[in-house]
Amino acid sequence: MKKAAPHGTKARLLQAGRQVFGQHGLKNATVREICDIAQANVAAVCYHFGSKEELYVAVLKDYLEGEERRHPRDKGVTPQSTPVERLRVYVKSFLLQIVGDGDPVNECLGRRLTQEIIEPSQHFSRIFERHCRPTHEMLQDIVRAMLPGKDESTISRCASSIIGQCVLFDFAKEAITRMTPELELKASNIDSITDFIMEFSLGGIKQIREGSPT
Amino acid sequence: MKKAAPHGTKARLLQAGRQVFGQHGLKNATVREICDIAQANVAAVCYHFGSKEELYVAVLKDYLEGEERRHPRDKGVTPQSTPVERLRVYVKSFLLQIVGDGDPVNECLGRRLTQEIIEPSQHFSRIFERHCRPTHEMLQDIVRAMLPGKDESTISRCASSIIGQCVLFDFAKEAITRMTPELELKASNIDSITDFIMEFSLGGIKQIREGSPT
Amino acid sequence: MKKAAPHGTKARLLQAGRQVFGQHGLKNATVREICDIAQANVAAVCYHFGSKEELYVAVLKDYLEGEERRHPRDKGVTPQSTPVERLRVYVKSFLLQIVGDGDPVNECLGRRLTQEIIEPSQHFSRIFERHCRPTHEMLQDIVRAMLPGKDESTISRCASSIIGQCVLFDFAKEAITRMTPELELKASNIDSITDFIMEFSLGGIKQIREGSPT
Amino acid sequence: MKKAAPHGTKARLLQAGRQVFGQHGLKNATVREICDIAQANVAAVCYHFGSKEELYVAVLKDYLEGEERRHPRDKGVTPQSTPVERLRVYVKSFLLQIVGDGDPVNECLGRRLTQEIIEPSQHFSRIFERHCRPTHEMLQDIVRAMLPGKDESTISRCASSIIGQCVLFDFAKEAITRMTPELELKASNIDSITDFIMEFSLGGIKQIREGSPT
DNA sequence: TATGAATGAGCCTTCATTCAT
DNA sequence: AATGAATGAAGGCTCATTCAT
Repeated sequence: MKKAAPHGTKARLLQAGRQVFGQHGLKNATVREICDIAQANVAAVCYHFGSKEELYVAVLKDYLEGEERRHPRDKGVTPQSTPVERLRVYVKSFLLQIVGDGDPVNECLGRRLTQEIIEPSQHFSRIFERHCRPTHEMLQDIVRAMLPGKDESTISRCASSIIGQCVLFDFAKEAITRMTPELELKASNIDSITDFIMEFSLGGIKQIREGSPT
Repeated sequence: MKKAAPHGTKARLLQAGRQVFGQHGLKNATVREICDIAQANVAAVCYHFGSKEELYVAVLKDYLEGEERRHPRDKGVTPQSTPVERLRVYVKSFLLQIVGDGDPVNECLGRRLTQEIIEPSQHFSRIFERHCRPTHEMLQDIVRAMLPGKDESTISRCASSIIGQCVLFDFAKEAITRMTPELELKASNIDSITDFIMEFSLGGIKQIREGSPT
Repeated sequence: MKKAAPHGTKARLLQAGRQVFGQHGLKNATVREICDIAQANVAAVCYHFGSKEELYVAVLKDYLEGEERRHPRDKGVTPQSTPVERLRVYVKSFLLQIVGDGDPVNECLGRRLTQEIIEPSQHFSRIFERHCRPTHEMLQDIVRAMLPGKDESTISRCASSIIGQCVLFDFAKEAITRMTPELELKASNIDSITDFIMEFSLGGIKQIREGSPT
Repeated sequence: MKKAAPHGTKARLLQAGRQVFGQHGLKNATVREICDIAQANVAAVCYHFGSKEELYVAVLKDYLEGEERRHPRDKGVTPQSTPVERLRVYVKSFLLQIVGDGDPVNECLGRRLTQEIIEPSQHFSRIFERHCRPTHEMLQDIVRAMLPGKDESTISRCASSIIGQCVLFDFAKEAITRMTPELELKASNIDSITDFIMEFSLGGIKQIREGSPT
C-alpha cells in the first residue's frame, strides 16, 4: 500500500540513516525521521537492525568502507615509487578524502567519524582498528624509508607532524572557513596545498635527519 | 531541609554543569543530574540561567576564560624576544593547555570545545571570535616575522602547518593512545615534544623561505 | 497489562476528552487525567491527536456535530409551513439544545462552546463559520418573511432581539437559577417558555412592522 | 533601588492585575507578569493579597464597583418619571456599560465578568448577590409597573426578554462582529439600538398585556 | 515480512508559593 | 514593608521500543 522505493526497506533505512545520522549525530537523530525518509514504519529500524545504535554502527561502517574504496592511500604506487612519491600520494589521497566528492551526506558523515575519533563510542573500537591503524602504519613505513637509522619514536613523531598538517583541514574546516577562507581546502586547490605540505614536511624531515649541528 | 549553602546555588550549578556537560555533552546531559550534583532543585537551572542551553553556554564561556588565563600564548615574552623564542612559547603553551592540569572535568570540557570547533553550535560563534581568532592571529604574526617578504597566503599556510602538529595531540588524543602510546602527550614529555615540533617546523619554514633550488 | 480495548484507544480518548475538557476547559484540563480516564498511556493523546489542543478541537467539533444532528432548527418544517410556525420550531429547537438531554458531559461542553463564543480561541473560527452562521441566517430568512419590505438592518435587529431572548437561558443559566429559579429552563417548561418568547416576539415584530403611529 | 511608581506597591499590583487578568483570565495569567508590570517582586502578590486568586477577586470587585458608579441604571430618573422613561434609562445604561469607555483594560475585564456569569467561580457568589440581583430587581419593578395585575412569573419573563436583547450585545459581541458587523454596538449607534429595543419590547409587553384574543 | 498501535520512561520548563533576610 | 533566592509539584511532550496482528 505504501511501498515506494525499488530497494528493500532495509537498504532504504540504511540510506536514510546515513542522511539523518550524518546531519544530527547519534543522539540527536530520531528513529522517526529516519523511518519517515525511508518511507518505512516507525518499528522498522528496530525490526531490521535491532536498535537505533546498531543502525548507527552500520551506517558508520558502510561509510568507512566506501571511503577506503574511494581513497586508497597508495593509489598508483608501484614498487619502484620513491618514498617522496609515495608520501605525495598519501597526502593527496588524505586531502581528497577530506574534500569529499560533493555529496553532502558523505560530508556530514565525515564529521561524525571525526567525532568518533575525538571521543570514540563503545562501538568504534573495532572500526578504528581495522581502518585507522593500517592507514597510519603505511605512513610510518614511508617516513621510515626517508629517515634510515632513526629510532621508531622519531619516525612516529615525524609521521604525526605530517598527519597533523592534513587532518587540520578536516578538524578545523569550520574554523578555517571563518578565519582564513582563502586557505579552505577545495577540489581546486588540492594540488597546491599538497605541494605546500610536501615542501614544508620535506624541510622538516631534512632538519630532523641532519640534526641541528653545533 | 536540603539547603546546602545559602546563596551559593548558582555557583554550584555552574560547577555541576561543568562536570555533567563535560561528561555527556549538551544533549545527553540532563538538568536533573546537574541539579542533583549541585544539591539544588530541578527548577534551579531555569531559575538561575534561564534554560539548560544557557547554562551550557555559561559553562563553555567559563571554561574558555579559565584556559585563556592559565595558558597565555605569550607567557614571559618580551619585546626583545626573537620570533623563534616566541614561537616556542606559543607551541608549548598550546601543548600545556592540551595536557591540562589533571582536572578531569577540565579535560572533558576541552573535548566539548573541540566538538564545538568541529561543528559549531549556534552559541559558539561569538566565543569563537573572541578566543580562537586572536590566538591564531598571534601565531600568524610570529610566522610573518620569520618569513619576511612572503605573501600572506604562505604565512597562513605555514601557521596552519604548525598549528596542525599541535592540535593533533588534542583531536587525536584517543587515537594516539591506542596506536602509538609512546607518543602520547604528557606533562613529562612536553618539552621533548615541543622541541620536536619546533625543529620540524623550523626545517619546514626554512625550506619555504629558501624555496626549492634547481 | 493495562490494555483495555484494543484499537479503541482513540475513541476512549475522545470520550475522556469530552468529559475532562467539559469540566475544566482547555487550560485547566490535564492530559494525564484524560489518559487516566481513557485507561491509556500519557503519551496517547499526543500519539493519536498530535497535542492537547488538537484533542480539544476534536472534542469541540464532535460536540458541535452531535448538537447539529440532535437539534436541527427546521425539524418538521415543510415548504408549506408559515413563518410563524417556522419561527416556533426554531425557537423551540434552540431551547431544547440549551436544556440538553440530561447528559452532564454535554452540558459542560455546551458551556465551553459558550465560552468560545464570548472569547473565540484561534481554533474556533472555522467551527464558527460552519455552525453559527448558517443557523443564524436561517433565522434571518424567517424574520424577513415576516417583515416584507423592511430593510436588512431592521431584519437583523429583530432576529437579534429574538435570539437574545433564547440565548439568555444559556448564558445566564446560573444567574437565573440563583435569582428567579422559577424561570429556569427545564424540559418540563420548554413549551411554556417557547410560547412566551413567541408571543413577546410577535408583539415586537408587529410593532416594528406597523411602526409607531401618532 | 527599583521603586518606580508613585503609588504604593499594592495599588500598582491591583492595576497590573486588572490588566493581566483582563487579558488572560485567572488561570492563564501569571503572577510573574503581573509583578513585572507592577515593577514589584515575584513574591509581592502573595505578600499583599495572600494569593493569586485573592488578587483576582480584588480586581473583579474593583472593576464591578467602578462600573456601578459609572453606569447607574436609574441615572436622571425622578419619582415623576414614567415606567417607559425609566425603562429607556435602564436599557441605555446597560448598553453604555457594554460599549465601555474605550479603556481596553475595562473591556477585557468585562469579558472576565461575563465568564463568571456563565460559570461562576467560588469567589463570585457574594459579588453576584450584591451587584446583579439589585440591578435585576430594579428592572422587574419597572416591568411590574407596566403590567399591572400580571403575575410575578409573567413579570420575570418579560424582564428576561428585555434583558436578553441587551446582554446579547455583550455575550455575542464577537459573533456579531463576524456575522452582522453593521449591528455591532458602538457609542455612535447606542441611541438607535436603544430605540429599537424599546420599540420591540414595548410591542412585546403590549402583546403580553392584552393577551391573544380569541 | 512488516506494521500500526501503544507504552513507559524521562526531559525541560513553568508556576505559585515560601522563607530567610 | 519588601525582596531575592529557592522550592516542589505538575505539566505537556518526545522518543526508542515492544507487541499483537
